[in-house]
Amino acid sequence: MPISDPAVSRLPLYRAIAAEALGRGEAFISCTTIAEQLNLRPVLVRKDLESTGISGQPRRGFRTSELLRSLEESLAWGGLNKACLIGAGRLGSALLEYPHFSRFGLNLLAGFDIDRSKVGLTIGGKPVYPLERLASFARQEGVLIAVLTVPAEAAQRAADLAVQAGIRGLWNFSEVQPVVPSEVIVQRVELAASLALLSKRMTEAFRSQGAAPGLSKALGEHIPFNA
Amino acid sequence: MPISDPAVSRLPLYRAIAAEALGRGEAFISCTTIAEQLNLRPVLVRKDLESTGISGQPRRGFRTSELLRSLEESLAWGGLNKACLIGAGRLGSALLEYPHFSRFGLNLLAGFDIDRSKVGLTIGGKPVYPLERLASFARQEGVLIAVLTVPAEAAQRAADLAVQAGIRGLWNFSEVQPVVPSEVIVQRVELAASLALLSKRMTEAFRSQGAAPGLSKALGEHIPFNA
DNA sequence: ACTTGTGAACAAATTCACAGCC
DNA sequence: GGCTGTGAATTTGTTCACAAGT
Repeated sequence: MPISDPAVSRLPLYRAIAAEALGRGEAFISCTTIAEQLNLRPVLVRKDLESTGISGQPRRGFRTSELLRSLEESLAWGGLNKACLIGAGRLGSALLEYPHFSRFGLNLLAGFDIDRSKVGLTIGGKPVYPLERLASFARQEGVLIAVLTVPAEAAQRAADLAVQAGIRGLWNFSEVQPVVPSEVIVQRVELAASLALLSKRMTEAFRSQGAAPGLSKALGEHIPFNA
Repeated sequence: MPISDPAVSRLPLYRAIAAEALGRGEAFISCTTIAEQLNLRPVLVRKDLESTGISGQPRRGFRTSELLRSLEESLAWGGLNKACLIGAGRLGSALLEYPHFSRFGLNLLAGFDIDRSKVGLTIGGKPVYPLERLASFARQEGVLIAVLTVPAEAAQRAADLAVQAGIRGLWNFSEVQPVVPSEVIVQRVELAASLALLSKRMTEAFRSQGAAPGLSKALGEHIPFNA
């Protein structure tokens, strides 16, 4: 069953709602109620769930526990994927401390850093090792995914090391798009895109209310640009 | 000039490439070279830039400095938007420390937290205030955007406070979708969606190489699921 | 030759409309 | 009545094909 990229992006949202519903003890949940909470059309949710293969019961909806299980299975694509994190700075630490990646199929095992002051720490229950140990660790554990949370300057070098370590997928939080062999997948986390969309949606909202374009201008002031 | 959401999402990528090109002293840059670095079709880049209103010169391309300026102007939609951050934990601190939000039109002024041990700190040059001061600060400064980096349990309460403080846009890093009045825009940062796409793309890549589905299985092992 | 610029063709994603079920 | 399920229609986004400029 083919599933589109937009649909895949929405699965985690459905998962969160199913988990919440299950926590409230709701045995069944319908596409309509899921859609309501996300401001989506019910039929879109239906189509998305259909393409994951799960099926519901007419009149009742989807069995919540089954839906949750199916969604998490879909997100992991067959198994928990081992990963390590490169760059244990503030952002990297925040990710190491996040305890629920397993819900999305990610099994974050350890952090790596060149900074000796970070090496030896345990963050979120995960050890931080020196970067030189990445290759041996990754190969021994069969790690295929690396989370890249290094400064822009270090991104290419870190990516190179990851590739040498046998990594096949990079979850890239840095701003640079590292050059990698074609068989390695780089998925960039697009914070700026999200911010740009917020900006656009706010501007549209203000415009439709008759306010002048420019968010700051809506309050009658303007902050000039600095490159 | 109308511009689509996907196009808006790509503008930050173009901005980054234009900035890099300018740093290398390249006076002109073409859609073709931009597209190459992003694995996009040149005509898509052309259409996107067209919809921002910027125009180039046949045979030469776009004047790099002008392109950069135009893109940053487009991203800010008319002015730098004042923002404050709620929740100065590890993720919040990482964002406070990030010095380049102004490139995307965001003017992050201060952090707020209920944790008294964080109040009074200066992170990334920005002060951390007690949460009670959010309303007076936001109204006095004309802050319209709040960055939400609090734990899931605190998200709704933080969102409520933000709304009371006159905030009109929430950049939401938490996992919960807070309920807000319809005039307030909530833009969620979808880390899980990005991760799901990485998973999907890796699985597809393995499959096309003839490997079994499931990333871990590609190495001949399988880690069972835990809800 | 190589670019921007653009209307037309195409593909993808979403929504509509309705059938089937409990 | 309210849900799932699904083919068809519509909308949206992307790509093609080609005109025009330097």
